[in-house]
Amino acid sequence: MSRTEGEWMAKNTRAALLDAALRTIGERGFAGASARHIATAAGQNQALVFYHYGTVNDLIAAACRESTEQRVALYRAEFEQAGTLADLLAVGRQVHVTEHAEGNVAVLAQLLAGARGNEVVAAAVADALNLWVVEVEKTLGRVLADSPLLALIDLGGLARSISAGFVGIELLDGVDPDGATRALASLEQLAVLTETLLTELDNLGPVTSRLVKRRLNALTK
Amino acid sequence: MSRTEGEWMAKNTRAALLDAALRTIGERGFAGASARHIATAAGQNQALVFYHYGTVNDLIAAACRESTEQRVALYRAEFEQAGTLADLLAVGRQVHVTEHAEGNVAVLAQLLAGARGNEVVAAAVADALNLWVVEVEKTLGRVLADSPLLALIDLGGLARSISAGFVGIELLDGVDPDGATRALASLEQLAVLTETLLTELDNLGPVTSRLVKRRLNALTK
DNA sequence: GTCTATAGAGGGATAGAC
DNA sequence: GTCTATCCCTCTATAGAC
Repeated sequence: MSRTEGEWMAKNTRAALLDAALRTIGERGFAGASARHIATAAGQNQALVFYHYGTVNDLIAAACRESTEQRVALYRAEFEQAGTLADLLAVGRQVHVTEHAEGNVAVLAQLLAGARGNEVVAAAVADALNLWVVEVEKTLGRVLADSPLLALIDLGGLARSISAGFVGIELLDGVDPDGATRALASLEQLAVLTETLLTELDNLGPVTSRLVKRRLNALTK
Repeated sequence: MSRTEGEWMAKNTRAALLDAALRTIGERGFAGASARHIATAAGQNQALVFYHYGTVNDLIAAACRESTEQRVALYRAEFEQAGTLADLLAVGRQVHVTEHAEGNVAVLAQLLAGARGNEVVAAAVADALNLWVVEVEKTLGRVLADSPLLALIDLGGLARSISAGFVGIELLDGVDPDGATRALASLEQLAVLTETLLTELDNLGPVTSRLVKRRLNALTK
């Protein structure tokens, strides 16, 4: 076996383990993601987990980072093309539908819960979540550049609320699927409603609009 | 030892185990809540977990139900006294501050994550979550009885979003405390903003106000 | 009801052959 | 790099003494 061939196989093994780690977490939960189960899902020998990644936690952390980078990169162009709040809402919808269907939101929820008292995983999942937050925050800042909202709400906080909200609803989905569907639908309604109110504010005529905006600004004091 | 005395001790043991189960989940996460750790935290013998509750899962499920019933009962009067959206917001704030400080939100998050592939726990945590949702939904319905929002948003869905949102932010808190604080603050801002917009809508004068409401209603078609 | 002891399964991690 | 075999630990659950 040539040196190149050996390297290629090792790369394949490592990739298979990364992939299987997340798949296993999705199927069996964080607690069920043992080295044995992951290796079996990857079609690999259990000892290779430790040879390539040292510990199970390190494998899971690496899988979390690698996967999130890829998934976020997949949507980065769409985030950047969003010019209005409605556009961002549409991208958000698409991201959630796809990532939910792929099981990635459920995996993220399991990682967040499993991170309790697990520093290696906690650091990885914090970074991963931040990749999503940065995209949402950047886009929010752009589409709301002319909005009075900008002065009233911490967009970084809002971006984190949105991400955390999806995670929470995913966990609800695990114990009450109908409830989760209703929760998601109500947020859709709320988002559209807010967007409409903001638009209407600009259509009310300058006097009324300025009056409302002044009262909103009074909130921050 | 009299019969009464024996019963009293057994009740104490059972209560100690229930309490320790949730404390252990809070301190060590769902995966760390083994019969041994729980029993030690309760100052009891490990075998008593199985004598009194059969399995660890059944103990955890019982603890989840019992604790949630008590906690929700603690706030029921305050929910019922809330007459405006601002009142509800104030109660919600108080509930979150207290329950977060007691660690109960973190425990709920761990239970939700641990419920994956665990039917006994899943059923218990679904019921527990529902106790909170029912209170919020009832109160929302009452304080929004005269609001145009009632026709535009599924209040049951909204109540579930709020509960799920707190859970998500609690998980974020585990890996990024500053981010969680910002997320929570931004939701506060958003809630106050929405409440203000709804109030302003009524203060705009009847013509403008009716115009906006008509446009909002058009959303539902 | 409570205790000790232990069976039996599964998990992390390593040694050493190939 | 990969495999088998194995050590040692923790876990659930039960048996049986008290």
